[in-house]
Amino acid sequence: MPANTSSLSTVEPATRPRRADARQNADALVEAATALFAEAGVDVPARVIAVRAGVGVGTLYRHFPLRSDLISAVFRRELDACVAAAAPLAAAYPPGEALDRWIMRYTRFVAAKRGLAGALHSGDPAYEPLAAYFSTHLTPTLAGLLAAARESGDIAQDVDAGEFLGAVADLCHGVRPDGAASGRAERMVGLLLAGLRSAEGDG
Amino acid sequence: MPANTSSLSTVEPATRPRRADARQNADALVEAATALFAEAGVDVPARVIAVRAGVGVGTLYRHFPLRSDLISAVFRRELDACVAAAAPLAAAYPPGEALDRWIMRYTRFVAAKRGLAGALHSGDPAYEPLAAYFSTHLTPTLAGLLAAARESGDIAQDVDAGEFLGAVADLCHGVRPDGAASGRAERMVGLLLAGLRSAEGDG
Amino acid sequence: MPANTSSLSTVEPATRPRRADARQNADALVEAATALFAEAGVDVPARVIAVRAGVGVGTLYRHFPLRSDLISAVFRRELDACVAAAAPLAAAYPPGEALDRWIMRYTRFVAAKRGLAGALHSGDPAYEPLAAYFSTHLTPTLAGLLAAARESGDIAQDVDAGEFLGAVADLCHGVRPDGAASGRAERMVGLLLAGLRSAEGDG
Amino acid sequence: MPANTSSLSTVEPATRPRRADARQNADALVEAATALFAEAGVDVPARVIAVRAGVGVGTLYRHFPLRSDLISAVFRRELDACVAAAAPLAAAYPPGEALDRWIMRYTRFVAAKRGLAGALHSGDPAYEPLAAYFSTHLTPTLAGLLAAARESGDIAQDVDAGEFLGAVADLCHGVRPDGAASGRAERMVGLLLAGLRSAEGDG
DNA sequence: AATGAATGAGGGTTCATTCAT
DNA sequence: TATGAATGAACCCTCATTCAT
Repeated sequence: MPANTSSLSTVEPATRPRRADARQNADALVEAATALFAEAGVDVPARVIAVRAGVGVGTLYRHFPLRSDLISAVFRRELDACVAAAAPLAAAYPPGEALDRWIMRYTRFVAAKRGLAGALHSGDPAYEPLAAYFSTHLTPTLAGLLAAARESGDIAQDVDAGEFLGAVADLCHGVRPDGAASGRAERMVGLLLAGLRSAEGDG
Repeated sequence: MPANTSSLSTVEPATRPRRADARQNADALVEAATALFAEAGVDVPARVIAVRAGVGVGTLYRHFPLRSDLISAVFRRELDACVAAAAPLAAAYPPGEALDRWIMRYTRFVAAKRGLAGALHSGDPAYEPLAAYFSTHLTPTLAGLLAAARESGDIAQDVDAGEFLGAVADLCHGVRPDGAASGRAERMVGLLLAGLRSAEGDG
Repeated sequence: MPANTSSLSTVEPATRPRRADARQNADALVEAATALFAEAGVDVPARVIAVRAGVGVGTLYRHFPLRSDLISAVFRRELDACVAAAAPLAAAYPPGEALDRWIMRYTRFVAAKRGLAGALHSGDPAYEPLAAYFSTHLTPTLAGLLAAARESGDIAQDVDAGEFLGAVADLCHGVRPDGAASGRAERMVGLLLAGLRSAEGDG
Repeated sequence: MPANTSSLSTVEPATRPRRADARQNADALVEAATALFAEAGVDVPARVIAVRAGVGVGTLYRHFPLRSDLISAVFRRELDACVAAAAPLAAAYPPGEALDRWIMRYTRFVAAKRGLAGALHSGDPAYEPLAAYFSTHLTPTLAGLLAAARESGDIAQDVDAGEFLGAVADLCHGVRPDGAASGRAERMVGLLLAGLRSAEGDG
């Protein structure tokens, strides 16, 4: 902790000397990883990410000792935004529509993050923290929306929130960074939602 | 053990036996690959497959110069069986039920083939022939079933057969060789089918 | 926490305090290194030592630019204590017993310093200063004890003091921090001493 | 197993087509490793060994999947020769002298194999097989010689064969490939042997 | 003087693919 | 034709060491 007991009438900038650089590097890494995950999947080599971020491999490992740390950093923020979007939707729309809208928002997010679905199902223990994050954050969010929609009678089917999230993620699996196949994903998710509303169960 | 120890005074056979051996090796490789894809995914090392088949790696490459060739060989047979199952079902059941039953059969097949979905969407050009096989064989089959079901009014939604097949494959993505998550896949496919039957489109 | 918040109107002190801090850090580093060398050997990473000492790596390198500097600092103190123990022993016991007791004290010291022997013989030029320290301090000490014991007739063999010290150090090579194999080392050193007393030379 | 059912009136040479190459590589690797272990210690990088042997790293790993496999290959032969030397010595000399001669032979062997002692005490599990080999082969050999010498009264002290072997190995620790310090090792081992013959235990 | 972030060489290991036999 | 040995690129990860703050 390099002291900083000085004048401090300064607004903010003067603080954290080296720290700022470090943060910038971490950000650059997340950014590079985000782009590369989208371009080439989550399995892109660490060195490639480092180079793209303009730092050495060592720096990558300093900031993200575990590969899952980087994955998390890449997805967490948007995942949080996704969670946060639920309440406003629930307040503004009837349960059924709130559900639809939220799922579509989630769909677009996952579709934009190529490799997310793959990481979730890879079985590689490195990605477990990410899966756990889903369980603890996204699943309860969807569960709430589903419960409300059931109560209101907007949906007839009962479905497990975790399963449903996973299914949507899977349906986004083939979406390319250029957005190709994105329409397909949304159409199929729409079918899933329609199935939820329908009175009859599966055949 | 491709033995070939005789001086074989026969006229033609001298060639045939060898061919037979080659065929046997190819079969052994397909069988080994089938088992290993299910056990460990499509990414299992070539050497492992060769060892399991009881042949050298060189032999594997001779028969399947491209990895996708082996993949195709592995799936083709069952894919064909799947296609062949459509006609009997269409003859025995009303269009809607035939569709449901066929999709469920396809679901179980894909779920059993760990890695199939991954291969289809990997983006690796090596797997394109496999995707092409889907387009030329499975898609028309499903298209037929879908058309019949629409005509009979069993399903209300219109859907692209290729997209639907891909969606089902994706939903099987997380299924493990031990069958774990298999229930999930079937439930989600059921939802998809229910969506097909429902009168309203997506929200 | 190297504070230095004064405008230092004082004449000299302004320098001293800093020195004191520096000294404290150096001491902390030596202490940390001592503990870690014993726990994990001399090859423990620099960063680990720095962390244990509660300072940054940079500080470690400032005080001990060469790894051997730290090694030396770690062992020097105890080496000095070892040297200092010779005189009292020589005064209190007959030459032969003084020799035995001193060697055993040295043995226990080396055995407790895992990695010392390794460092001495590593061949890495970085450790030469340490070897030099042995030559200039310990060797003469033992030489004195040996000479006295020969004169008194307590030992029959002639032996080079430096060689003998090295041999004892080597015999402690396998001793673990938990003391395992320590008995072995002492038994073998005992044999060496017995060999010294025996009338006949080697076979 | 490439058949080899042919004429075979040949002496030996024609056999093992590729196998010969493979064997040559394995030999080259052992030779390179032997040299490099002596020059730079057992910790030389695998890649360096491979280059020196004129093969790719992959080849090294093919022949010696575990580092300990290579170590073993390097030392085993001479270790065996050492063991084999015991019987003739025991037959040709009185127990005490046989012991001395065998130990000196062993000393010269270990001294010539720089890094052997280090490997034995490294604690690295990779070297355990080597240590085990010592226990099962060399230790019993020495135990026999020691027992005979005790019975004949040639030695007075009792000593654990394993400990003694370890001690001798340790004493060879500092010997350089150029033979420097070799005299020292032999002198110290001589002292150890003298200690064995002496009537009194350690002080 | 202290800090700790950054660097990047370096070592281990795997595996797709080629090719001599 | 089958074999499996050889190759070497590619990855992962660790650490000694430097240097801006």
